[in-house]
Amino acid sequence: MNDADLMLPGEFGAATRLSPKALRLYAAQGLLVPVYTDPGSGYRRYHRDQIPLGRLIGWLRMLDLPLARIAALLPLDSQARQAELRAWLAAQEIELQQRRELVEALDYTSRATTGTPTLRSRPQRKLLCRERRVHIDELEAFIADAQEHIRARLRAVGLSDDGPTLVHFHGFVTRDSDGPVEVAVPFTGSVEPVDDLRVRLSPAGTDAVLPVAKADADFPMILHVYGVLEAWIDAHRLVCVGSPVEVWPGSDGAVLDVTYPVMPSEEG
Amino acid sequence: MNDADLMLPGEFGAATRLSPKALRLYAAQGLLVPVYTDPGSGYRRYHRDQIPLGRLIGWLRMLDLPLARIAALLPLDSQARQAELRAWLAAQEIELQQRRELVEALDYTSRATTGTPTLRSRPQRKLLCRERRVHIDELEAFIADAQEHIRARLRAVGLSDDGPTLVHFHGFVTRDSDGPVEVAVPFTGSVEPVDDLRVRLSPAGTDAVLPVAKADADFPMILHVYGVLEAWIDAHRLVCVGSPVEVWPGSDGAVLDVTYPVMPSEEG
DNA sequence: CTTTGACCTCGCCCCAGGGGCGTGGTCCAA
DNA sequence: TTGGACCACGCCCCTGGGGCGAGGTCAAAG
Repeated sequence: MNDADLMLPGEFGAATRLSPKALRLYAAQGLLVPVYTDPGSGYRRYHRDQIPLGRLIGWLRMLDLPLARIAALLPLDSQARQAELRAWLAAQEIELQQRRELVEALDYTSRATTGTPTLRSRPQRKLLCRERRVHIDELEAFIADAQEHIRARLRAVGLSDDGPTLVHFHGFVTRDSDGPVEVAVPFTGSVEPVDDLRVRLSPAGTDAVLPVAKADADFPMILHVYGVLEAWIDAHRLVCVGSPVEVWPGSDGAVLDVTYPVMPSEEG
Repeated sequence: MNDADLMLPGEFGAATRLSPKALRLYAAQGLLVPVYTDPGSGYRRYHRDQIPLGRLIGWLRMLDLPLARIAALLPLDSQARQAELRAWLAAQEIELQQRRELVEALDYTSRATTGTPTLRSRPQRKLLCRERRVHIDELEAFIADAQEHIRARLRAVGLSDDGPTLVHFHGFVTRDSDGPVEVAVPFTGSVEPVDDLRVRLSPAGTDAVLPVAKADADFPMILHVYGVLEAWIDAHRLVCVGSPVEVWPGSDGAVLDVTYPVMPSEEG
């Protein structure tokens, strides 16, 4: 290793267009480690052969890739790296498309017309439930699977279910936040809890209900449905006393009903 | 103002799906200020009527809009807000398109073929220059304008220019970083500096030169041209001794030449 | 009247990717 | 030997909160 092939961060940075500060960060992260560090002074020396790597990192940073992802990309050959980058671009495209849909959904005038909310009384019922934290892309599969599981269990003990499936959103599920989701089927009779299936009592009460048409049932339009229902609740001087529940299938041929347990506000 | 219309952050957060922590941040930023703050306990009270505003903020945050931009959007009516959002989406689209181009440019096999770098000696010359920091979208206009200005000045004092326009990139100009850019025209004779036009001497030396075809002349493909030239310099055991210069028009019918002042490395 | 539990406050540390600044050490040439 | 250029390190800053811990507040319940 010829000494003339070694460079200090300034020179190396001029060759790669990376600032000394950035170089120190990359060294600390293990992305681009200088070939030699003086134990006394701490001076770092980069080898001329590291220039292409530095340039590649700078290039990938221009794409706003996080350093961790860059680190995962570096060991790949250029074919595989290119494929990863294209996949990442495709993901960005999907995200942008979702943002477009969010903006469209935000526009009240362009939304599909949802029905009018109503109040509906809810009897005390026993529910057989499964609960889990899910991310938004697992939500549909989780609901279908849990529902099937629960109904199979009810059949196995000779009971019939007692109404449509309820999906409780204890936390909100959006693109970037998961939340505890509980799939429940009401039944009459007696069942022992088994595995991760729980039995619990749902108290009687009143729900604010809004049937949702198919066109509004998907994220992000569904958020707007929640908005309409919540606005209606507020406008009628009611207060939400629990988390929202989706009822599948909904009333009057709707694919689902969105419901909130409500009570009259103190001031009525 | 009825007391029953006032809520603590927990309740207000449940109605708007904003965390108490986020609410405190929005209050501190002035986005969503509680109607009343107890001077003793610091307890904040939100009014029921603030719920729609809170929901709107949450919605806009789902789009990943920065709080500062949200603050600017809130006073607008929904028409104007929607227009701003669409404009912002369009900007995102452009950014994504640029990323696509960056990825394509990164792919060596798909690039347009550039010529082969050569060495060219550069005589000592006098330059009439204008320098400024420019962002990438002002670059083209700045070059055209400065060039015209400089040549007009040379004509005004009865001198003829002495070669193509030189654009010195003292700092690198990318999408998100401006850099000092110097537009210079070589001339023979004597000119006094005027306004922001400076006269300086460019020393003799050697340049590594790469002619650039029209297809490669735009950002981000031009970055790849720089990459090729820099790699060639490294491979020939040369070192860059200054910042790059673009020569408009280039040699052999190229729209421009990219050049770097170079010297033989010590070890030769 | 006091306890309990839920809710609230504020403050600090953390995430990414550095920029900017200040202090002090290093290296090379004149 | 003394500049001047370069370097390392550490601290504070930006965004948008999450998480945690110490301690204050408030209501209902004992």
